[in-house]
Parts: sequence; C-alpha cells; structure tokens
Amino acid sequence: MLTTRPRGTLDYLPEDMDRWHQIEGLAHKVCRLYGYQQVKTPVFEHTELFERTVGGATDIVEKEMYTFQDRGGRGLSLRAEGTAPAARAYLEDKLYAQPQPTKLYYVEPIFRYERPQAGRMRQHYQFGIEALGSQNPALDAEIIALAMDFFGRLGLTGLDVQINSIGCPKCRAAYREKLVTYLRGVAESLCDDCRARLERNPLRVLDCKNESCRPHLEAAPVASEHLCPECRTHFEALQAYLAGYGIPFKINRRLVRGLDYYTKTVFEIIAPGLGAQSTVCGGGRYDGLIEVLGGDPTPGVGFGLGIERLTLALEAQGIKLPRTSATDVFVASLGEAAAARALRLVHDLRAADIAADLDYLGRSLKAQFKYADKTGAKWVAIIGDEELAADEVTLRRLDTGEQERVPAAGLVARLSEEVRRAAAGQAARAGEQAPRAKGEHS
RNA sequence: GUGGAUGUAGCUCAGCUGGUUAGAGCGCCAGGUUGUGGCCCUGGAGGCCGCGGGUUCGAGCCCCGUCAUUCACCCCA
Repeated sequence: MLTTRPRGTLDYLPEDMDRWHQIEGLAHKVCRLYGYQQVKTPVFEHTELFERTVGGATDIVEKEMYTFQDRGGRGLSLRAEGTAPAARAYLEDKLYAQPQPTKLYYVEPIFRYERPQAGRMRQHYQFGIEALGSQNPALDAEIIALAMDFFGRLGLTGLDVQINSIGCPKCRAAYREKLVTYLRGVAESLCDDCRARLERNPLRVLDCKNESCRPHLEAAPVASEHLCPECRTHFEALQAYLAGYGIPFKINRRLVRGLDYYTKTVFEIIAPGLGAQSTVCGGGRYDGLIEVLGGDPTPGVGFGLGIERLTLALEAQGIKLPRTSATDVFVASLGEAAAARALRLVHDLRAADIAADLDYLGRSLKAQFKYADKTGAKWVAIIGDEELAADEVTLRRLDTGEQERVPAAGLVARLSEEVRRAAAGQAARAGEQAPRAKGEHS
C-alpha cells in the first residue's frame, strides 16, 4: 500500500453512513424546531481570524492549527474552531440586517493538530449553533435546551450539564487581579505548568488537574463569586430558565473554557462512558467577539457538539439507529433471457422510487438469495423460465418467507404500496419514541 | 510535546524456553439442491508475521531503530 490516511483522521464507510445521516438529519430537524438556519463557511480561513478571536495564548493557536500559505502568499488555516467563522460570516455577509436575533447552525469539519486518543481526532465534525444579537439569558438557556433535546431524541441518558459564569471584561479585570495576587502567594507550591499559566492565562490555573496543585487552589477566589451585578443577574436568570426547561444542571465554579472570546456563561455537557475526553458539547457566551472582528458591539452565544464523541456515547449506551439504506427488492434471475427481463424490471422499479438491485456476477439463484439477504433487501423477485413464460414474477418476503406469484406488470404498483406502508409504520414508531426519550431527562 | 501498551489472513486472536510446509474462529467464494436466504456440512481463496537493520547455523519469537495504531497527560468537541 502506497500510503494510508493521515494520522488522526477517519474514513466513514458505508456501514457508518446510515447513522451519520440520521444524526445530521436530526440536527437539521431540531434546529428547524428552534428557529436556527444552516450556514456553510469555507474549510479554510485567514489565519488572523483564529489568532485574534480564539486568542494568541491558547493551545489552539499556539500549536494546533493547520496553517499554510497559498500560492498567492496568503496566510491561511484550516478551520480550527466553529464560532469565529460563523461570526465572521454574520458580519461580512451583513446578517445583522436580517430580522434579529440571527440564529445559525452548521455541521462541519474542524482541524486541530493534536495527539489522537479516544474521542479526539485531528479532523472531527462539529454540529454547532450560534445565536447572535441578543444578550437575553433565555437564549443561553435555549441553546442548552436544544442540545439536550437533540441528545434526548437520540435516546442518550445520564448526561451531566455543568454551567459557570466567568464574568464580563469589567468584572473580570478586578477578579483577575485578585486571583493573580492569590496565586502569587502560593506560586511556590504550584506545578510548573501553573506557574507559566499564572502570567499568561491565570484563569486556566483554576482547572489544573494536577493533584499537587489542588489543595492550594481550593481557597482561590472563583469568578462566579466576583461578578458585577449585571453578570450575576444574568447567571441567576440562566439558572431560572434552565429550571423552567426542566433541565438538571450543576454549577461548576472551576469550569473555565480555554478560548479568549468567552464572557459570562460557559457550559459543558458531559456524557458517561467516554474515557478521558467526555465533553460532548461545550459552549458559552461571547459578547465581545463581533467587536473584535470590527463590527458594532453585538452579543452572541453558542456551542460546539462533537459528532465523533456523540457516536462514542451512543455506542457506550448500546444505542443502535435503524438501518435505512438497504435496497427494497432484489430481482433474481435464472438464465440469460430472464436476466434481460430482470434488467428492465429493475429499471421500472427504480423509476417508481423503489430501491432495486440485481446480480452482476452470474451467480446461482442460491447465491443471489444469500446476497439479497446479507445486503438487507426486504423482498426477492424471482424470474425463471416459468415466470418468463407466464409473464409473472415470484415475489418472496425475506423476513417472513411468504411467497406468491404476481403478474410482472403489477409488480411496481404492488411494491410501491408495500414500501409506502412500511415507511408509514416506521414514521409512526419513531414518533412514539421521541417523547419517551425526552421524558427521561426531565 | 511527554509517558505507557500493541503491530501475525478482511476481522478477533493463537503461535510452547528462537528449530523444518505460520494456525483457529468469524467473514468472503464455491459445492452439498443446474429454482430459493437465515441453520448445518464440505472444500477453496487469502499472510515478504508493520518496515529497516542487527545477533544467530537458524528469527513471527531476541536486540536497536523507524512507522503506525491505541490509551493517558496537556488541551479540547
């Protein structure tokens, strides 16, 4: 083999795509229910978009971006994060001139140069939403509710919602000073990483996982207890709204997100059974971001939701989504004349929106049956000499083994009816499932 | 970037203290019925034992390097 897929990337194979389409389809559906509209932005952006918004002192910008120059000498980077491109599009494409607030979503790949591990890929997909133009805490609650609704409809349980507030630039400056003063006092007891972070990004010291730092950080001042009145009111309102949605949550006073643009609300949704990378959804408010990009002050709030981690969570809970891509009918034939007839029949079936397939390997009838069975076909239509003479086909249901002779001319109409009935049954079952899954979270 | 584990058939793995033609189960293909799937039986195809070097009469097994996978740290979805 000449080469393999690059480290930290995944091939999505046919067997994966049913689940993928259903997850993405559900994202489309839930977003429509909540009034969010889809955008697609380029896979690469000018590097400064990420440098200026995410922050130059963050790991993402310092060491994780796929950055390159194009042939015209432009400095570009593969999308390292979802919010900044969406915010850029909002400003550049003047979405602020549309009815407000602007509620957007996307399902797109993100690229970060990291060491791969469970739930971490160099290319991964995020379903993200962004609500721009309102600082109403009800919107912070809405996006959390949307995420939980989405998870609930997939049947996921045991999710843990953690929220915090890191304040606005006003209260954060005062708090930051207080924190740095405290940390300097205990600096000698902290690990090397923390001492370095103390100067560059002191808030991050708080969620250091190093055991030796823990005791010294217990007494450190936390942001949520040093909020200005506006931020405190916002945080309290968010909690009231979440309660109103019936969403259980925990306040995690050490939750600090690593991106510079966050203000006020930050949150994570953690799924059980994922190993070390257990956050399936993370986000928060970014009221200063649009200004950094050169626009008028415009508040915003959003989240990113990792599709690969979601998939791991579904597997951990044994949740299998139904197969949707199988062919409806396999047309088996015996002999050359019958094969020619089968070809025409398949053509007619497909024209009538019935998924039909046939043998291309000259296989025995038995082998054709095995193939039909393994590929998930629901029916096999058999054409042999007898059927050819009578202008009929033998139609067999593979799940029940029921078999009958039907006129060839009536096959399309007959199967159309069956396929429609099956689809209606499936829709009804899906409809029953949703409220029950949703109820498990309230 | 740091640390640990693992690389043998498409998949999951065996392979005794280095010793002749490298095995199993599942999967794939075919046959058992020249008109019928799932179960069963039989047969077949498929492996430069990740790659490169070394030790040895002899290496899948030992040593070194390298690449890849994987888990964890950092950080993130």
